[in-house]
Amino acid sequence: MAPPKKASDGYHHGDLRAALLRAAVELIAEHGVAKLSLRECARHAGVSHAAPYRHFESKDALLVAIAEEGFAWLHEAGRAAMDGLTDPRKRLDAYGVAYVRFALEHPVHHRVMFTLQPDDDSLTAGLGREAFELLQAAAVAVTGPEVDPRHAAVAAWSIPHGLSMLILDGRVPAGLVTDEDAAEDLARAVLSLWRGPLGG
Amino acid sequence: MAPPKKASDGYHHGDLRAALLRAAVELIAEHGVAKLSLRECARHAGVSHAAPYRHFESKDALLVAIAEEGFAWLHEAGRAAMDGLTDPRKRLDAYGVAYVRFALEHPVHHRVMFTLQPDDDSLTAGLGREAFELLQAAAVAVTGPEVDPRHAAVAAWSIPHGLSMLILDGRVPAGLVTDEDAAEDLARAVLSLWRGPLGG
DNA sequence: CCCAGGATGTTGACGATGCCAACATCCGTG
DNA sequence: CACGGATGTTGGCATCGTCAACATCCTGGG
Repeated sequence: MAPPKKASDGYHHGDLRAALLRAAVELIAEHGVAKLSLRECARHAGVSHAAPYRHFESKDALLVAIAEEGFAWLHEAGRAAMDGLTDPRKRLDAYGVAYVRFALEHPVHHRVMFTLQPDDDSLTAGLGREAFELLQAAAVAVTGPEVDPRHAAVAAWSIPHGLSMLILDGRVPAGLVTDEDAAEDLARAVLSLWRGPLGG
Repeated sequence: MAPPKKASDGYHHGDLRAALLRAAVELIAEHGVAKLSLRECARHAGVSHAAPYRHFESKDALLVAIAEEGFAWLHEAGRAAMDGLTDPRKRLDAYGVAYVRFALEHPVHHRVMFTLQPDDDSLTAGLGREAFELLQAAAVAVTGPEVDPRHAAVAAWSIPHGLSMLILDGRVPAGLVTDEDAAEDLARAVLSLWRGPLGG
């Protein structure tokens, strides 16, 4: 049927699409998304400079594919983190912590997900809707029905999203985020600050 | 001395640096930072394709200059917003609201500020330190001295930063942010949600 | 079994870009 | 008033995104 990995025969690659995505992520991690070049992805995958066009309409489409992958992973991470929890507040916190951890584990994906310009509107629209709806449900479960669900979702999203962005941009004092576990701790600390001295 | 604007004489431009910055911001607003081209900036400013190099070492340097300008404006906006307020919590909220308003008023600057890749570390380091320190002081004034100031600052920053990013990326349901004033209202709503149902 | 057509890769080309070097023009200062 | 530095210009190079034409390989219908 559709074995994701066919054998390479020297002419056909076997799984170029996945190889290109891997190469792109690696190159972005090294030189930043701005300097990503399709031709270098092709080189890394060992194919000619035009081969990528058999799998992606354009360079932007490649980036959109990375974003799609990232949103799927994020959705899954959020789902898994809340799995088994019943207390609405604990569920929401778990989502937030998982969000930050995801950003740390897949910094390139996270960056690409939220770097795509509105140019790509047609491609971008509805990208990550699942993840958003999951979060919105978790938030509404906490705020109750008298709060505008969109407000609830945006509020709940802001903290983990802002924190992730700040970490990835290196704006959080070094030493506070030595690894993913430290980032989780930081996320918990931030949330509890808003439940404690900053909130109330 | 240094009149920022000399007269244009047909050969020399008069104020090319500022004109290039303006053109860059305009072009980024139109086509996204990814497709910004120095040569098109030059065309917009009415000079030849290599003229920009008399004012910016590289394309990245142009972007860094935009970021610097943005951080200066942000710092000033935060300062002005807190001006005259004495209650620590009100000051912090005012900063947050001003932050979101700034992002809406200068979306390109905001995006460039937080899009620069760690490549530019040497250029980026300490960029926006002033704005960060102002926020940290405002946050510590709320949390009190027994809270790690870095935690306080990051927590206080996360909400307006996350909210701004979500808005600029178009991830906030349309209609919730029709203009800058609506964005301010949304910012206040988000903050009060964290003080109300989401917090405590 | 085989061969025709689609899927996948390759080569070559075009225009645009970032950046550099060599040259031109103009301003202010000795 | 001449001359040196600041500012612009022209031309060139390597690279890039993309397209068209061509090559290779796999697969399914006879």
